[in-house]
Amino acid sequence: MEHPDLRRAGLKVTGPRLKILEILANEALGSHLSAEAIYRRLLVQATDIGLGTVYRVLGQFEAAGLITRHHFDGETAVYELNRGEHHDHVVCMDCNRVEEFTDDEIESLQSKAAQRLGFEVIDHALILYGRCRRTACPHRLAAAKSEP
Amino acid sequence: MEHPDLRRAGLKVTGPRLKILEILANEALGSHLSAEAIYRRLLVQATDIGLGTVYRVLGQFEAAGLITRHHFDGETAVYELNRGEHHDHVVCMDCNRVEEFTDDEIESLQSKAAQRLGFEVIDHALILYGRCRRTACPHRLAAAKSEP
DNA sequence: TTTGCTGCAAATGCTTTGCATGTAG
DNA sequence: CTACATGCAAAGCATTTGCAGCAAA
Repeated sequence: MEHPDLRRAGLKVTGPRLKILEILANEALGSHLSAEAIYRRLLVQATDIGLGTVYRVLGQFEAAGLITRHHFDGETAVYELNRGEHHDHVVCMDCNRVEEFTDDEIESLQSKAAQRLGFEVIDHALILYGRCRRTACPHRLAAAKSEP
Repeated sequence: MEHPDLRRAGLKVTGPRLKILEILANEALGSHLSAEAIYRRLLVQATDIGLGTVYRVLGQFEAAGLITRHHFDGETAVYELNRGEHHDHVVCMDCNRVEEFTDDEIESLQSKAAQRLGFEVIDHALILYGRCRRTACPHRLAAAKSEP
């Protein structure tokens, strides 16, 4: 079995790494998993992988650039498979739904702003916190209840 | 003694609260303190305030909108007194220097991007990670050494 | 075989909390 | 006087690490 991603990263191809990679790959776009969440999915699959290993492997994947770690507001870290292009996030403060987006204009304005301050931008994190229009969103349910 | 900020927040005016507020107020603009850092400054002043209290008070201040908590990349939380207008941050990955900036154009593009996804933006966090041009920055020192 | 990987459990570091006591209003 | 604050120490969580055994190359 070939596994160029792991090989390229100088990591041995092992069961735990493949499983975790698979779990991340099977996630819907825009879905973000915590180490715990990944661990739970591994438990369901009746594997024998420890939480410590999950953290270790995620750390290696991140260092290898295979995945990205996010900290939405300083909550527990969540991870997402890198599928090419960079993107930013919008998080619903009521239902925790996360949407992704990109905006080239914002990106270029960011570089300019940094340049003005004498910085060269290497990376950035842009997270918008707000409320979504989804019908199932707690915020909308509450609003609906008060106006019958 | 008047203390409208605390009063308005429904908080009793007590020694610990005043001290902590004072420490935050005396910080230079763009300076960000962790709970530990605040606690250390309190120790120096020979006060008898516990670290637990520092966390509790900071939580109340944040809830009251007096201060803002940041998590640069998921590191330990740092706090900063709210002095009116919102701003974003640039962090040097080498020397940890933090600069603040605002960019109305970016702000408005953010709202538009969110709107496209059906979100109303309540708050946002924009942090640029990069390298600064400061002479004392480790990155520049290293660069200088390799090109004599 | 050799080097690197894993499970487990213990350790860490930040942050929160319970409780008895103290104090602002 | 009463409600809220505080100090202290213990508890909580997410994450990291040490180590002895296991497995990929």
